[in-house]
Amino acid sequence: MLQPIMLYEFPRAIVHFDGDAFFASVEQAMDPSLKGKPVVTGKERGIIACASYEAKALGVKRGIPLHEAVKMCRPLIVLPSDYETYSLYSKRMFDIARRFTPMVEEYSIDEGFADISGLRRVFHASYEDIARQLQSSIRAELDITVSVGLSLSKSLAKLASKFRKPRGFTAVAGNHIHLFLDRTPLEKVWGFGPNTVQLLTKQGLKTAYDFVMRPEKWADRLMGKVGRDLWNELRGNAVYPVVTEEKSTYATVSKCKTFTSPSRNREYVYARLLRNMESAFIKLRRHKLRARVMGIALRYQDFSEDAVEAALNRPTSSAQEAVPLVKTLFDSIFKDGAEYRAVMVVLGKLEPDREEQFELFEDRVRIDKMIGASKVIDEVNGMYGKHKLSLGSSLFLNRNRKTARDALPWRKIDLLKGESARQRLNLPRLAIKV
DNA sequence: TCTGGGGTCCTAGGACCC
DNA sequence: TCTGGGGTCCTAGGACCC
Repeated sequence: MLQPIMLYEFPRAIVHFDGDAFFASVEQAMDPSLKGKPVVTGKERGIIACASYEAKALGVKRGIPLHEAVKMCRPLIVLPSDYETYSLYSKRMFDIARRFTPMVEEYSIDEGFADISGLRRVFHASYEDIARQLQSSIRAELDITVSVGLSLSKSLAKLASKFRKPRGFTAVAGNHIHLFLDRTPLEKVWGFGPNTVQLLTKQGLKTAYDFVMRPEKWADRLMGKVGRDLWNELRGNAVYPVVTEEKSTYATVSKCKTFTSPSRNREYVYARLLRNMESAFIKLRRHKLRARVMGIALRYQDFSEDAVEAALNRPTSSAQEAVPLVKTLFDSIFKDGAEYRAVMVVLGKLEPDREEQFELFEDRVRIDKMIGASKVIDEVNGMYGKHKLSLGSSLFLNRNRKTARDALPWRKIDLLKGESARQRLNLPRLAIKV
């Protein structure tokens, strides 16, 4: 016998909208000839980033290798991911939501929350009708579909939007929460990962309803703050706020890359690490940030990893400046004979990269050169492709390539103050040796 | 989901300071 | 010197999310 949890329908009204196969849908919206066909994105990585519902129906899922997907589904249309365009659609989707209320949270590129509490009078409509209008506006204007959930808290709204997909609409009013949670297995709950589900299962729980019927104190003892918050959220007592501020800056920037085949080769692993570091710094500069600390991790075949972290001499956005540190970190954890499958670089303690503040006794000339070098690297790579211009030591990676063009020797260049990238463009393959 | 890549938040415990 | 109580900051690591 289920016990009601709440009597009121909507003391608060939170909407969660979630793009249906977002990347693939955007591709289909831009090229209507793709509609109704199995489309996937992720060509550039060889792994499915997103599959259209037509492709999903044939068993194609996120994360599986392309060649496998092609086997499952013969006329599969494979496209490279076009994040610029997806971001544009994303922005327009949130703009539409903001026409209903300014209380909109951009949770990720393809999903968001809107707090429409108290807007029934304004729209002369029920909360359901308002949420449905939001859903149909997105469809009408962008030609993509979203699934929508409406309930009393973010956690409930998110569960609701997942309840029926694609193009689903699910409203869970307060007086129906108990019925809904009873049909919700633990692992569906936003915030219950594999570990928590295991823990709760051991306690004899099966559904979200079982969870909320335990006392709050019990959830708190077992899981601390997360448990307490989720307990309240699931009972329709909103504790997670809808966050309207745009997420302006990152806390960390990282770059991780699995090798095509595992390696024991010290030089190779180091070269991959260096290349990852460059990628991380490129991203850092794109966001006009600089880092105070850098960490690296080397992942072994069994997925365990060794990691170290250290402060940079001064906050920087220059990969060249970080080379000595990355070398030290690498030497401190690399084990001869061990087989590695991936390397990772994490830049942390990020801050805005405004006017550089120089401390006394710093080598101004050298620092200027490094900043200049970074600018040139970004410019050249912007025109010729990532890593065309890179640190000397990571060129080890190109030595194994077969083509004659790639076998060209790299050249050491010194950059002069004020020198532009274009003046250098006629050089074959550049490297900056530090 | 035997494992791709990029993130965030929370907590426990140590260092250090009155 | 081992004795009180209390606070802050930082770090490592776990867990989870898209």
